[in-house]
Amino acid sequence: MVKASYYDKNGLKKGAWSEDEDDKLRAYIQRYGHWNWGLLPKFAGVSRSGKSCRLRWMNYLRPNMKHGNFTKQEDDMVIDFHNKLGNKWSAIAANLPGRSDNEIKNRWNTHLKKRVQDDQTVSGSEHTGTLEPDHTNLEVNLVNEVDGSSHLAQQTLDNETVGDFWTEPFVPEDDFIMPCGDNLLSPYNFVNDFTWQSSCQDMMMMTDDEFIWSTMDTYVEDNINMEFIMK
DNA sequence: AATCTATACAACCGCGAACCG
DNA sequence: TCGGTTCGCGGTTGTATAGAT
Repeated sequence: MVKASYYDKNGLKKGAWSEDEDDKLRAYIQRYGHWNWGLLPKFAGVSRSGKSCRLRWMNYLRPNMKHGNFTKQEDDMVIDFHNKLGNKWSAIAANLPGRSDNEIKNRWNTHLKKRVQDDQTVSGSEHTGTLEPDHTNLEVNLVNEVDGSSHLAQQTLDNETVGDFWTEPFVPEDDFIMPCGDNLLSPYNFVNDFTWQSSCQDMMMMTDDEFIWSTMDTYVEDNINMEFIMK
């Protein structure tokens, strides 16, 4: 069902992800966060583009992601939000915990679009924009398809959907310990690993401290113990 | 059993927005 | 302000699988 894997002319792997690649990417991001998608593949030890890594993480590997069939309630929510937002898949996904924008888009294109069209054929639709979502942080352009009038409505997310793990900066645990001798490349390991030099010469021009502070800036929070990256 | 067709969905691609020096 | 880089979004594609013939 997925594209067979292959290597492009730049030596980057494309197509289906292997279990091993998933493990590497998951382990790296869970430990260090995704501080730079462009560089992350080398750190994590996968021969993928940053874009590919980001997509894999966002759509599949993130914890708490649901996979498999949508519930009736989820389908209804997708339809409701699509009525209001159109093809704003990321906005719709923000209101369906555990579902990615890609998954919702696929769901709409393969199931729900036809279902809605069939329903409209049977009952006829008068207008859209009358259903109220539970919560949304978006400006919703409500369009009455009968008379063409429209107005903007704005609602805000509640505390349950704001500030979840994925929108917060990565913050390591207080007792976080830089691993030694495992197969993960930390940013600090990277600074001292000249095998990467050819592809990251600009970065290697920096001192260790400059590099660390520029790449680890998402770690810089009041309660972070930075000792683990300082010798 | 073999072949064809439709469906589902993971992954890719291109583009615009945001960010940064 | 500008140009380069990175990120995120939405449309599209490729292919495994299921069902039909």
